[in-house]
Amino acid sequence: MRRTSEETKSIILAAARERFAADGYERATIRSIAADAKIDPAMVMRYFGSKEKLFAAAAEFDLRFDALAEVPRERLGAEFVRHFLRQWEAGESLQVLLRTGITNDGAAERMREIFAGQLAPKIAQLTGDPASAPVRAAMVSAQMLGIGLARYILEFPPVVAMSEDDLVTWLGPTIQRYLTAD
Amino acid sequence: MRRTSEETKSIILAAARERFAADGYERATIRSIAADAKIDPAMVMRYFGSKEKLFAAAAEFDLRFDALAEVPRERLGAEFVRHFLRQWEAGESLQVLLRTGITNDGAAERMREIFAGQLAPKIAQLTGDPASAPVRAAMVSAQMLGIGLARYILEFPPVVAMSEDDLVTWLGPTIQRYLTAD
DNA sequence: ACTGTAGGCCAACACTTGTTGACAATCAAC
DNA sequence: GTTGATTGTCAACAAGTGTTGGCCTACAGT
Repeated sequence: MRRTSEETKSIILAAARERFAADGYERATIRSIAADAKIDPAMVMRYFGSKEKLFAAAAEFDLRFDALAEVPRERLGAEFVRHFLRQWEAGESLQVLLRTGITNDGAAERMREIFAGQLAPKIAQLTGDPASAPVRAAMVSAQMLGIGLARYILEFPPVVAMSEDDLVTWLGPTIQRYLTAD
Repeated sequence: MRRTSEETKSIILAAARERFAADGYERATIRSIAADAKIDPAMVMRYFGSKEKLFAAAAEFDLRFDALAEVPRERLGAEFVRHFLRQWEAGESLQVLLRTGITNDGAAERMREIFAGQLAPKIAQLTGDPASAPVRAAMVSAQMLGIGLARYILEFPPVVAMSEDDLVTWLGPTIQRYLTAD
C-alpha cells in the first residue's frame, strides 16, 4: 500500500480535470487519464465506477459568488466581469464544462443548473428584482461564456491578446446593462 | 447506376451536416452518417477520402454579409443581431462549426478564418476604421457565439424562450457599442 | 509468524471506430 | 452483345474504447 485510497482518488481527479478540459469528453480516454496519473486504468474504474461517474466527479463546480459581496450598483458590471475572468483562469473547471457541455448531455444539464441555480439567485439578491433575474442571468452567461469560448477554446487572437483591464473595459458596460437595464 | 455520383455525394453531405451539428465531430460516426443517408459506409470513403475530408466539405461556410448592405450607422447593432440570428436558424452550418470547433482543431481554425476573414473586413468597411476592426469583430463574435451556444447548444430556458425581437432588444445595443464605441 | 484486507497491476473481454480491398450490379458506347 | 467504366455491396482488417476478473504485493492486527 503505497498511498491511501483518498490520495490516489484525488490524483486521478486532477488528471481527469486536465484531460477533460483539454480534449473534451470523448477524446479524454480513461487510458490517457490513467497514464497522466501514472496509474492503471483499472484503478480508475475501481474508484469511480465508470467514465460517466468520473466525469460527474470532475465537473463539480462552484461559481463562488460568496466572494462577491458588497458592490455599489454602478460598478456591478465591472466587478462581475472581473469575477468571471478570475474563475476562468483559476482552475480548469469552467473549461471542462464548456468543452464537454457541447457533446455531453450530462454536462449541458450541469451547466444549466449552475447558471440558473447559482448565478440567477445572486443577481436576484444584488438587484432586488427576482422576476427578471433568470433572463438577466442567461444574458450574462451567454456573454461570459462567449468570451471564454473565444479566449480559451477557439483562441481568437484579438481576444487572447487583451489584458484583463481591456476586457473589463469592453465587457463591463455590457454586463452592467444586462444586470440593471429596465 | 441508380444515381449519379454528384447526387449521392450531396445526399451524404446533407446527412453529414446534420450529424456533425447534432453530435459533434467524434460522436458523428461515418457509419451513422451513412445509415442516415441509407448508403454503405464505404461510399462515404470513396467520395470523400476520409472522415477529416468529409468534415472539411461539410463545414464550408459563408456568413453572407453581402445581404447586409445599406444600414444607417445608428441601426448597425440591431441589423447585425438580426442577420446573425437568421444565420443560426437558416442551416446547420454554424451549429456544425460550434459543436465541432470545440474538440476539433481543424474546425477551430476554420472558425478563426471565418470571423477574422469575413466579419472583420465587413466591419472595417461599414465603420471606415480598419485599425480597430479585428478587435470589434472578435467582440461581436464572442457575443453572438455566446448567444448561439446558450440558445441552440446548451438550451438555457430563458434564452430559448425569447423571440427574435426580444433578442434584438437585449443584444442590439451591445453589438452597436462593440461596432461603434471609440 | 500468520492471516486478512486493501491497493495495485496484468491480461483479456466485447464492442466500435475508420478504412480497405475484392466482388456484384448497372448503364453507355461501339 | 460485348466491353468498359461507374455505382453499389459485403466482409474483413487493425487499432482503440470502456470495462471486468484474477492475481500479485504490501501492510495492520493478532
